[in-house]
Formats: sequence, structure tokens, C-alpha cells
Amino acid sequence: MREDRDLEQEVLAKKVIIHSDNDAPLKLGANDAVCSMDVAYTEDCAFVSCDIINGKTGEWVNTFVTIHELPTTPYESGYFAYYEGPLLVACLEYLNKQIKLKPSLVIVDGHGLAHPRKFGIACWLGLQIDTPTIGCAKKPLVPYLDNLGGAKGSLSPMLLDDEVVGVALRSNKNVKPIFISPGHLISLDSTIYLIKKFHGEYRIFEPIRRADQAVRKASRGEEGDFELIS
DNA sequence: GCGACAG
DNA sequence: ATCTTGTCGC
Repeated sequence: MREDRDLEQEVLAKKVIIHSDNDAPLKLGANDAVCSMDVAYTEDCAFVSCDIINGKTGEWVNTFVTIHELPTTPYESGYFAYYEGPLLVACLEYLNKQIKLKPSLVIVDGHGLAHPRKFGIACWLGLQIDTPTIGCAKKPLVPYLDNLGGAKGSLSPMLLDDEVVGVALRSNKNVKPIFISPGHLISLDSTIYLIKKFHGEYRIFEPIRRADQAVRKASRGEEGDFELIS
């Protein structure tokens, strides 16, 4: 009964497309929307945020928050996509209908390839929406080489049976690393390049940080720099 | 064997 | 994820 989902993840993982670092990098222009998403939960509903930045300049465009019913599937490490994934899809579908939003890249709070079966939530979402995705997590799920330098920008590979499936990134001086990995339709090099490019000045990737602030405020009934859609 | 385990 | 204040340090 856990074998089923493992098998399903292994099957779906084969459909995931990770570009080679030798392939052309993902190019983003001023008209490309880069969306970073997060979710907050209350006792009776879930709030999903979608933070949009300009794909060329990285400047903030807008942050939307949508409200949904709580997931019925319980959260389990390794099966995060079954819990939170459908909420992300629902939010994006809603924004597609309401404002014709079509993301060129989606960055999620969780892992992509850097997952025991190479199928983190970023991979799952990428397949669902047929769009490039990146996973950007605060804790590792697979081992990483413990040789990270202390300087901002230092990297060390995350390994799954000798295969590099992501990197630990020292996102700022003297802070714990964050963990990034490609989800779908992107290479590891492009993943690292884009995360560094849009990262900002704190430990957490700035657009994800904004998305987090937006949903937690919205879930508490507070106002902020976001549009609550309902 | 025991605990830890993305959010 | 969520329950939660001040405080030390860069």
C-alpha cells in the first residue's frame, strides 16, 4: 500500500525530462512569468500563493493568493506531491482562467529530482502542467557532500547512488544551505543559474519568501502586498 | 534495533 | 505545516 505509490512515482519519474547541461539553457524574457509558490494551512482551509516576477529582470510583478479546501491525503515525507501538489495545480488553473496566467517557470517549496525516487513535488507539478519547474527546499531529503564552503554561492552536490540530483547552496554568508534541484524541462545548470540570479539577500529564495509571507498573512486574515482572490 | 524523515 | 516573544549578532 506504500509499494503502490512508490511504483507510481518510479513510473512517472521516467516521464520527467531533465535537460542536459550541454543543452541550451532555459531562456527567459521580459514577458515570461516566473512563478514561485507556497501554501499555508488553517484548521479548515488551505491558502496558496503565486508570486510572479519578470523573467528577465527578476523584478516583482504581483502576488496572488487563492483559497482551497484542505487536502484529504495526509502528509508523508517522500509523498509531498500527493498532499500539496493538487493545491498548486488548482491555484494555477484558477489564475489561468482569471488573468490568463501562463508561467514559463514555476519554483516550488520542496524538492525536484533530489528525492529518493527522483520524483519530488516539482517533478510531479512539472508533468501536470507541462511547464519547467524547480524545487527549492530548506531541508535535504537525500545526502549531500559535506564540503560546502562558507561563502555565499558555494555549492556541493546532492547524491543519489553517485548521481548528482541537485545541489546544496550556501544562499548567504554563514547560513545553513538551501537545497535546489530541477523538476521538469530544465537542466541542473539552469536551475542553479536561475536560483542564484533571482535569489535576493536572505537565506530563503526571495520570491518563495514573499510567497510565504503572503499566504501566512492571508491565512490570518491580514492584509499585505498580495491580491486575495475568491 | 532505534530514530529521523521535503511541507 | 502549525502553536509563538524577545533577543543576540552581523
